Amino acid sequence: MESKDLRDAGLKVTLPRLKILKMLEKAANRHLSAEAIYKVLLEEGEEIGLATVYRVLTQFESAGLIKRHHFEGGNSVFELEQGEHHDHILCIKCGRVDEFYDDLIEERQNKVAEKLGYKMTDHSLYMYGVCPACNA
Amino acid sequence: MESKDLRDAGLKVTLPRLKILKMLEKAANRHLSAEAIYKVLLEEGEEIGLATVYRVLTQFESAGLIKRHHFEGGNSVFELEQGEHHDHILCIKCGRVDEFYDDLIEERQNKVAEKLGYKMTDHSLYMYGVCPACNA
DNA sequence: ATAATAATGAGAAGCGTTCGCATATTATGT
DNA sequence: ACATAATATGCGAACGCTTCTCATTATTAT
Repeated sequence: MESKDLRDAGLKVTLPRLKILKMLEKAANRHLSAEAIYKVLLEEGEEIGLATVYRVLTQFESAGLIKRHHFEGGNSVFELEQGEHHDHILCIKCGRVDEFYDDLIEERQNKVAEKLGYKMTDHSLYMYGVCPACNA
Repeated sequence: MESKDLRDAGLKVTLPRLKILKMLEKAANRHLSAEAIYKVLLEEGEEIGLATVYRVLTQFESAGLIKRHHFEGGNSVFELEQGEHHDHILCIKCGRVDEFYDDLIEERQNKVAEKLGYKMTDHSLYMYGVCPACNA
């Protein structure tokens, strides 16, 4: 039940927020831009402003409900936060996005940060290439 | 001699290009934004337009002379391409940028791409944290 | 229900970046 | 060196994404 998620996050339960949260939960594509969310809501006949979509997404991010990514050369995309951290690999031809997690990479990142004396707060690894389908 | 670098890259030798290339070679900070380059050139009394700086940087990038990075939340920065690939770790307090290279991380990235069937063309790893100086 | 509080939609504004065009600079052939 | 063709420049306007402003509307606490 989405209302509870919003209340737990300390956010008022409003129609735009419910709509956006639901869309992020049900989307076939896990990585949506603000623009994309806005367009779909319009098509579904909702009365919503683009500014609201951006505001709500930023609030969701602060509340830890979603994660924002800046993929190369594009705008920001958002995905539901569902527990475990993962990295991304993107197809430069068709835009497909795959997710992966590699223990060893994570471990080495921590080691590197430690060696350089940094207290790490965040990290992002994006890989770009041509996906299997686009190679054929 | 910078003129040769430009000619080798198939670019006409012009004053703006020479000035920008020299700045990238001599800058204390290896990572410069277009705006930063523009401002310094203005201060040095050069007659140059911001559009030219952007154009030239894009050309340099295409020619493989420099590399463009999109650090989180900021604008693009450029650094001279000097052979070996490396990754970056940034201080979120003071903006300091450190570079590192980790064989194992590179190797695992290739393995992951291979396993997912991608022909990798590029990858970027950025880490964010608080540097030693800002911890004190 | 009502009042107090916060969220919304619409459009304007912001920022970094790119474009269009008339002018100036560079490279080329003589 | 010189004229010519080709290309690059500076300027300001325009762009795309994102954030802000503010009057209106919805939500929550009383």
